[in-house]
Amino acid sequence: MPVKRPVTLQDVADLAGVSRGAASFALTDRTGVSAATRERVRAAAAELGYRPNPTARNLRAARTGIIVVYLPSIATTLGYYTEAAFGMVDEALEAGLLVTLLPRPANGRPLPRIDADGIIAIDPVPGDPVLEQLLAPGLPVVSGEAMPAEYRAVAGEVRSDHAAAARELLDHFAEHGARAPAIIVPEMFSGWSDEITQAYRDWCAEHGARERIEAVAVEGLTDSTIAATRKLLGETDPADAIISLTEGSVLNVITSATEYGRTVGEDLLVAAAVDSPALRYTEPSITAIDLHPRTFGRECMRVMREVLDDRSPGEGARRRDVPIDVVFRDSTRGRGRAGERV
Amino acid sequence: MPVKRPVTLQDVADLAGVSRGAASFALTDRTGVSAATRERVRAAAAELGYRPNPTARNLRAARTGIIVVYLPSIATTLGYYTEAAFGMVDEALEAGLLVTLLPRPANGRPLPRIDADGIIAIDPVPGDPVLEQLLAPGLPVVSGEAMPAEYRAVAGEVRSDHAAAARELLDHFAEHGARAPAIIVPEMFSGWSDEITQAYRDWCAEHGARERIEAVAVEGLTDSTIAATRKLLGETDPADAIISLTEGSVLNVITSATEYGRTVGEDLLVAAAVDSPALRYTEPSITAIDLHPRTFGRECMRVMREVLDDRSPGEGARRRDVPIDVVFRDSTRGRGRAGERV
DNA sequence: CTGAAAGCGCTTACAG
DNA sequence: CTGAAAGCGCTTACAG
Repeated sequence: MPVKRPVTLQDVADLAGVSRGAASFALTDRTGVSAATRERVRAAAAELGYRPNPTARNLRAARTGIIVVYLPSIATTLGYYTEAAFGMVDEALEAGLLVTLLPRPANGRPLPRIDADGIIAIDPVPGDPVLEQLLAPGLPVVSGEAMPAEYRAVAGEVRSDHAAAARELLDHFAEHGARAPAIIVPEMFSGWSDEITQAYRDWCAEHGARERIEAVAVEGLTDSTIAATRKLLGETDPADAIISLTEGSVLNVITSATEYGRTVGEDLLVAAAVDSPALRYTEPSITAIDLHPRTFGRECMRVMREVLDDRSPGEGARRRDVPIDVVFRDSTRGRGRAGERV
Repeated sequence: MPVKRPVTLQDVADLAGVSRGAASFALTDRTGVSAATRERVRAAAAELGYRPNPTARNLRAARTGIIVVYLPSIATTLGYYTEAAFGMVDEALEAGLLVTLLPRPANGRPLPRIDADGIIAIDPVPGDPVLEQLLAPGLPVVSGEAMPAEYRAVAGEVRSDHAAAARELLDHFAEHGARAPAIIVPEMFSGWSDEITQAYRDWCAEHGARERIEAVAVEGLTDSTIAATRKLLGETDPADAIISLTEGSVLNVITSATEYGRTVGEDLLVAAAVDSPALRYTEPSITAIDLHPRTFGRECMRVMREVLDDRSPGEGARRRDVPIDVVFRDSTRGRGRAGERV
């Protein structure tokens, strides 16, 4: 079997009977070549199945074609981040870009130096030394969720309106008979959980409800969540609705609710702040906020592309909003009312 | 702030007072340059902080520096695969290689053509059309777990001895008083679950135990697992030990066991075939097989590096075994015996 | 409107 | 043992 040498620009130029330069101009839609020639070159390229060599292109343009994606360290446990990463890869492939996932380096070790054209940081948190190193070289940065103020300005930012979704959930609780909503939040800071917590506080203030906030440890999440649930349900004037922010652990809320004789979906409404496939199949199915992680990832990469293509750096950062929505299921049906189903 | 032009080989050569070629030879430890010169060049490179430009190198060598990693479609839900991907990235970065995660293309759409130097396919299954397309160009392939026979031969294969781990678990069950072990396996074929199922069958045959195998759907995993558990515990001559293969759903086994008045870790032993952080923190903590996914991923990439570096393609495929081990926890302690703890 | 030439940063045959 | 030169595949000033 003959090894088929990849088709080069020279091959196309030869077949079209023009110079390499002319072929390049024709193919990149650059002015300075007649319509007839352009057509001939295009036909030749199509016939030979020509695809420009990205390595050569990058060398010429002093680019790498690589985008570093920096994920939180808990990424390996959370389906959300994997989905988001796949969204970024989807979009990157279409643009001829490559994605490099940056694993957290073993503690203290310096980052392996990576040449890249840009950095996408998802859920950046303050005081992250890795992030600091990463941002130092001055590459363009796009952040998924807000970049903490202590770091330098971003070229782009993709966000979702978590506060609005949280309010929608709380209103829904109220409509379905709940008077004492609570939230269980991860101890660890993140812009995302912070935003929801704040929205919850505001809602409580507006509705004259007592704040019921329980922080849980990410290590030992199960036990921690169970303890939090017990606390919320065991006290006098107990919670009658719970939003659990930590992915997965909402299942523990369901389990421990039974101990207190509560029936989820009737006298205890429960919702998760992050949807995941499992929540559709539990008994009862669990209401959750669908964050559309794949779309979110894709949008981050799209903004990065725009930033990279932008010849006029302009002033402000590019901002983009990814819509999210609450998926209502049985766990918030409420007592004796027809539940919305999805 | 002056934009610092990256240091090139020419800069190093100039500082060392030699030609570019000589500098290249010195830096790549190639014979044909005096020890003195080599030292001078090295010093110059160190002083300037020279790092070869991978793009130029790749262009020269007609490589891309890219490895495509193909993961199963359920990858986004399973922490295992994300960990494995990070392991591959760890190793790749050290070798100056880049990893591209290949997302499943929207149904039917052709793969975006990706130039790459090699392909790593994790848990390949028979009859996968994407895999077929991916293998068509003839790039070197390394598989994580066995490549089904219908596909072309691999250049490397990384595996673990799942059968041995399963036997260890079953022996452990027996030592701790279980007489009727069962397994819950995913419906979907995979070499991994197949290997464990076979080991289980063999063990049953050797020990004169009745086979208790329940298949569960991946869609609707929770309900499906609960139903399977009920079946195993509700029948006459019920199971007294269960291995759950599906990541995460072992928690459903625990939950439903309570319905039948069983106490996990005492009169019902339970273990997961894939460890995950949550299993350490449940009550009781759950025995599981630690697959060392990060090491597994790293090893896949290491084999790929060897394959790529190999000038003499040789005959057989490179095979590598990644050790796995059973982590004993409270869920298999058994009645009235001191449990091993981890 | 088009062609010939230079150059991105590297490696490697080829002369000296 | 070392230097000068060619070339990987592309793009883009620069002449014609």
